Amino acid sequence: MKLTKRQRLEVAGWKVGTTADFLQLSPEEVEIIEIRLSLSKSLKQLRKDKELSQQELAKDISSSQSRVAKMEAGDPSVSIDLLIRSLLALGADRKDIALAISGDL
Amino acid sequence: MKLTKRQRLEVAGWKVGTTADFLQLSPEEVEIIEIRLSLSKSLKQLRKDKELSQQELAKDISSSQSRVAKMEAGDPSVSIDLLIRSLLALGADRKDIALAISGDL
DNA sequence: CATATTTATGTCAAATGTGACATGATTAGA
DNA sequence: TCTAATCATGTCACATTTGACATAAATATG
Repeated sequence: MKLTKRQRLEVAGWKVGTTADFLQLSPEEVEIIEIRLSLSKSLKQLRKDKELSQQELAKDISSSQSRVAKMEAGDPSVSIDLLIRSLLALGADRKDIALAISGDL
Repeated sequence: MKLTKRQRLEVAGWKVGTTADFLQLSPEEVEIIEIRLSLSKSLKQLRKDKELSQQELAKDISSSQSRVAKMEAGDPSVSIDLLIRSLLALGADRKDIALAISGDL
């Protein structure tokens, strides 16, 4: 079962789609959001693979559980920088990150 | 002519290499720097391909010439977010960005 | 060579991102 | 069910990033 871009964005609480123009998102803004979401997904996946709690990951990257939750939720308040730094801390390399960014897993 | 990682970092003024440990950079920090540099290179390349001055690009992305210069120099004061947003504004897509990040052109 | 255009570098106030905390919601195990 | 662990969400002081400005250095153009 493969979700459309719209569905994926809606799932993440972005309400794009039927209300796409309502939010007035430029194509570039949409791409940024999608990149953030892709990285979020990878982060959550990698953390679970390593069987870490958000709390434990937070400690590893000297952050907090709440920020990890926001990262994984693709919250607009988290930068792509932080997502990338977290992925690297979990052992991902540039190729992994590039793969995540290139999208659609 | 292919530069080594060390040379590429030195060119960008990071003085890693012979003084690698002097700067006490963790592998993750080095990767982040390399990612920033890769994106910088892509940005400069793409801007030149489009025959735009830094001033003109700055206007397109509602920024300033000085910040564009810093972006292209891989200055530590610029976020990966900004680099990615600028690349998108120049017409790059996620694949292009992923390619740049995956490194060694 | 002038001098005009472009690019580099330093600084700073305003904007944005961050960790930490509190606390609510969800899930897991008895 | 209880209840303990994990995850989600809101808030805020503090930190980092940002556009803008000034100005120097480099590069083109005559």
